[in-house]
Amino acid sequence: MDNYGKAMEEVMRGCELANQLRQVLLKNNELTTTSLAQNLVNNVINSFNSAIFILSNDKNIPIDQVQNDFSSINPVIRSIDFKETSTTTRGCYKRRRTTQTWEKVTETPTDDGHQWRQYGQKKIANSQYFRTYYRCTHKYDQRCKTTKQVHKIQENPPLYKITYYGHHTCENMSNLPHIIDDPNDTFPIILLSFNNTFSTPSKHEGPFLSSSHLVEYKEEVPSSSLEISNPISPNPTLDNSISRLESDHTQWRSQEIYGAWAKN
DNA sequence: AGGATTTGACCGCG
DNA sequence: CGCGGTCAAATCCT
Repeated sequence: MDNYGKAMEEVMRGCELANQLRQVLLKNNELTTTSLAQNLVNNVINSFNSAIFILSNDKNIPIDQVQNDFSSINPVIRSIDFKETSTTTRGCYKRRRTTQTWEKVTETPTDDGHQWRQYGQKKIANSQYFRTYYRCTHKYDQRCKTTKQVHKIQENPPLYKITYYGHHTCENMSNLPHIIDDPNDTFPIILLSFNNTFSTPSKHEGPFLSSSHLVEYKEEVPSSSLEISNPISPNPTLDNSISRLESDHTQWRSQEIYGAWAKN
């Protein structure tokens, strides 16, 4: 069996075990324990889904092969949307559904603790400045659908309105399970961290505490436990407070502010 | 070479 | 039909 086959076998086995664990947890009567454990299980399954997604993106592996290999495994795996990896015709996309948004106005748009990648810039009617569009760097590897828009609204002092769309469903690599590569073992050992991942969000994190798995699997988690495990209380209304962030402006520039569209 | 940015094209919606 | 949001090829950068 080649490495791809071995990797798939391992992912399949792990996913099956996670599903079995979830079934056990569903029979647990203690609501809080169940919800926390449930979310951990969902995180595990999410990781497997991501691994499969990455595998499917491997150029050496035909997408239909991956689809066939995984389609018979279990409902979670089957829920992967393989269409996301297939090529689409230019300009063919689904418009974003209405999601929660947050706005802030800042003099110094800065690093907000997440990695962004610019995907567009546009001149907006009735505005002399460009609006730039960013999506989460982990849009594809972790299927994080968060986007943000940065729109300069005045010069002297330069003021930017930043609009965030949706919650981050990605995690920093430092927060992902540790992978120990044991040369004596065929496969790396994945150590799952069972720390409480639902601690109070820091101020720096703002609206971006990862609630992803709760969102993705919310139909499987009791609403009461959602309240317990999700400490976010996002304010969907405008938060137009001007935040003056002592930031590394150089870093911001190099990361996010670039040229302009010729047209529009 | 691979990831990030630029920017013209394209699409959905009002 | 125009505007705004997104895509994706070309280009740039490290």
